[in-house]
Amino acid sequence: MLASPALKPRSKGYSETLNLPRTDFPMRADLVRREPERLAQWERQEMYRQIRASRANRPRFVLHDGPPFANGDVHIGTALNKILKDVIVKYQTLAGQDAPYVPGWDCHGLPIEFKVTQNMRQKEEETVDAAEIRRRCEAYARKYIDLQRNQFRRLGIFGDWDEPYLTLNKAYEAEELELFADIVAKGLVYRGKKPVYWSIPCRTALAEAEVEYREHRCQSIYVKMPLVDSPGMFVVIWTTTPWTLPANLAVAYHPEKNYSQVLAGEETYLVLTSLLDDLSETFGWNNFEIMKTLEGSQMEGLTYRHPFCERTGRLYPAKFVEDSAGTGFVHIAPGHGLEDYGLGMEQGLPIYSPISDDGRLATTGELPLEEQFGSELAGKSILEKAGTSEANRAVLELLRSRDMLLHEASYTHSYPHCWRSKTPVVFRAMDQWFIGIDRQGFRDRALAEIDRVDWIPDWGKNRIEAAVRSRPDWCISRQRTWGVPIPVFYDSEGQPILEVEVIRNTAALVREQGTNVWFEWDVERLWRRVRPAAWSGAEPARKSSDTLDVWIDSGSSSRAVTMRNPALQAGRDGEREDFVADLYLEGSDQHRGWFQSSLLLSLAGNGAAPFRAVLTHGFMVDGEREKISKSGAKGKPQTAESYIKQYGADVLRLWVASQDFRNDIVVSSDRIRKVGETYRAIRNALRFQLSNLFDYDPERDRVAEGELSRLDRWILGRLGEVERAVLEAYERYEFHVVYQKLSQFVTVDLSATFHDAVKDRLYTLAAGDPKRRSTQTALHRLVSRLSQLLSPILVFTADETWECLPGTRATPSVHVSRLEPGAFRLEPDEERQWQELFRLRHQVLQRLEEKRKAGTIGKSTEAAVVLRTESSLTEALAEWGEDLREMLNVSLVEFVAGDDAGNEIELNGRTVAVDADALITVLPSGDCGLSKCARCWRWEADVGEQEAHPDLCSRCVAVVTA
RNA sequence: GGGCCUGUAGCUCAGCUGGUUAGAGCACACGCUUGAUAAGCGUGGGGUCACUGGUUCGAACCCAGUCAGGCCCA
Repeated sequence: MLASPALKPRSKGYSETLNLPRTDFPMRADLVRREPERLAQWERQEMYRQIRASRANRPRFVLHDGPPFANGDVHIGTALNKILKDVIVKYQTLAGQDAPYVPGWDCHGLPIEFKVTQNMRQKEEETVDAAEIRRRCEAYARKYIDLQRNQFRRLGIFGDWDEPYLTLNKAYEAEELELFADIVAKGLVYRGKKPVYWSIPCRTALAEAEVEYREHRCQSIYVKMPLVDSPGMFVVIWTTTPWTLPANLAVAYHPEKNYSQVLAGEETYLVLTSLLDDLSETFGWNNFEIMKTLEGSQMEGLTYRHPFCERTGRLYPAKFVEDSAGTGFVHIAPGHGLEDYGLGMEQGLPIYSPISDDGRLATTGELPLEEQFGSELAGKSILEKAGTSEANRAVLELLRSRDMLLHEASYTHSYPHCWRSKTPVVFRAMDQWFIGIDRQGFRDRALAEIDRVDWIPDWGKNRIEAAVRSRPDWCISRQRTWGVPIPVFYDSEGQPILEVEVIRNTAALVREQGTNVWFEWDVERLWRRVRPAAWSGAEPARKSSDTLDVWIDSGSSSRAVTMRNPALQAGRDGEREDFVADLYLEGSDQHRGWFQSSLLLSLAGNGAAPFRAVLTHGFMVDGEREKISKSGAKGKPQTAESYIKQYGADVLRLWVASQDFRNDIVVSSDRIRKVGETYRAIRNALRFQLSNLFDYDPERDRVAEGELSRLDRWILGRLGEVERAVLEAYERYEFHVVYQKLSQFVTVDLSATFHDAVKDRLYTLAAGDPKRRSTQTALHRLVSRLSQLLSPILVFTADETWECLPGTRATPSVHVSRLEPGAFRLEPDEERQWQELFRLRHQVLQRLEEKRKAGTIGKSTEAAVVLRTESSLTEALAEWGEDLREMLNVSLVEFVAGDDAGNEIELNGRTVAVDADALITVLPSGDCGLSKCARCWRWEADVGEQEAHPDLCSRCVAVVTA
């Protein structure tokens, strides 16, 4: 049956007569090694400049970059953010827009200052002056900017890397101060005393964003407050911060809840009725008697003696008093808590905060000295070590000695901690600068602006709205060194000099010299320079040492960057407000961060939001869908670089694109590796297409659209559908849809179907055969279009593909190319026939597989297929001839009428049995009078008809002898 | 504790305003091929749509609650 090896025709000779694929486009991408080479090439070509030039006078699309903090390696989450931005910028460019990208860095702030001062402490350097600390901070920031810039570039992100915006640039700082002056001029800035989060080790007030909640074990105490007019009777308060008791000025009760007067032992106590059971157990009251029940309102006007200071306080009603914990009476220290502060302001109490900057108890001028605490407490530190502090111990000691401590226990709860020093923060009233959110209807105007912006996803609007609605006044001063100074002076009375003209003059000075001048020059010199010409107010005695909140820095970027950088200015449309960007794109945490600070500052300065649309992405979680910590406590830190070194930037970018980034994003090496499989599938398909275009010159060989073969029309029709879906997905920022559509098109339509069907004609027909050229025309269109559609994501591979395209191209890089609209569409009739074909094809493939399992055939060309026509559609397919044979990839397709009763038919002079019941009969090719052609490997009836070529079919003979 | 959001095959995603046995691709298994070959093709198995109730003739889709997770607050 089988020919012996000696007789087997030598196919080697014929393969040289075939148009076998060839290409320089390697199968193995070797991205890790080769991407940097392409990067260097782009560098030489000044690709970003070229792209911008190619889009001169086109409508602009401005994506304004949110500045990452200039500290550490690029985290995988930051890489995701930048990649998403780059995909958008590249897509907009592809669509023909001028889409500039100016990256930025946030340079000031506590983390850098903390590192720098920590280093100095470790080296036991003597106290260095502020200007020197700032110089070191700048050096530190610049070091990481360089580091991160290289890492971002390595990701294939195009942008103005030579001139990024830095919040430490002189011009930036000057604009920021100008904006500050505007806000001051509008009367939004005021000075006030307010409890702020205070970090003792860092000696600074902290922003809301700078505290993190952690479980904290503290001392929970119940304290007796003796009532003045009722000897032996006490209200009982509960606190977890004993050190705030010296600052106690009042006690709050709930006006609408009931209280019980309880006799236990010798003494009488007042507590909330609903908590009595719990409390009696806690206090170990075995025998107690409820004397009577009081309504909350009956507490009004009661006064108590401070448990250890020589003063009295009053009881006040407050709705915030809880009935689920505590005693129903709340210890109020207006200088040490937000609710306490609110009540204190309402009742006209002093905002008393007897704490020094270094966290020690210290008397103040707020109360007469004799009413304050004594020497037992003075100077005691409140900084906790191992769950307690000097001050807490001293307060407890004092309470015990006066028999005012009812009960003591330890208690664990979630408590704010300093994000850097990880120590519990304290609430402390201080003089600070604020932006009054409710001044001049500012909050309402902000809410109105929020309504005008397009928030994507739409629930983002709920978030920022809630954040703006509920936010307190913005504390904008920091007692830090590494930041933009607040240009304020103080006179000899300590009264602040906050003057718009002074601020503007300072801004002008900063534009020349940078902000370090504020720290380097003494008061006299500074004042000489910035003093308003017609100054008649008090002369300054000292300059402010406060800096602006870093959220003012980054939040000023629409003013300092979008509005000032000519590259980001309005395009031809001229309707764009010069400070409004088309898009901001950051993680969803920025609803309370940068989006909000940018919105508020732009509104204050320019009267409108700085963005038209705001897109947010979720956060990275690990394989168990739990958050991954930036410090890498749970394994090694997740740096972008570690993934690039393993997979290359294109695979990482493809992975980013594959994720629905609006939700949490699960990152694991394994998942990225899996996306690498998809990458290979795409790459191989591109390679197949390129390799079959080795002898194709589009100018010479292109086949007109109307002359394309049926298969080619079909695949271009599919390409058109996919292209429309892909472009729509890009427009909607749904890159995972782009990924799905393109990867499935590549695997299903191209690799498994089209490429497979078209091999025979590509390889075996004469090079210039119109049918072959038709398919090459389709392949050329496919590969160039795919290269473009992929280019926002696979930046390196798409460009490499573009380079390998035959023929001269208008543009040297896919990234400069423009996607011309105009996708091919099939006629409805044609479309229906194709649907029918695929239905039929699937059934045929199932039958073939059965035969294969039975060992009757191997590859499908070893089979012939007999089909019964069952409908007009199948009949239409009968007209397809060679096209149908190629799509089924069998050696022969024969149709018999559906009602043909016979179950035997003639094929090439052989009688073969046809399954009477089935629509499809599969037969081995050899049984149907066919033999295998040594050149094209198809089974044909006419093999050997030409004597000169006994092992060839006549089709091949014609090609070989041509 | 509050606000916002998420939970569909091992993985990544579809599933339109509730309507026949929940769909793709990848991965997996088993074959085929060796002229895309550190490739390619075929067939196949795999989901009580987080869980529990409810509304409805009918729910992955609507409602309530629970659980798990995320972001932001307290």
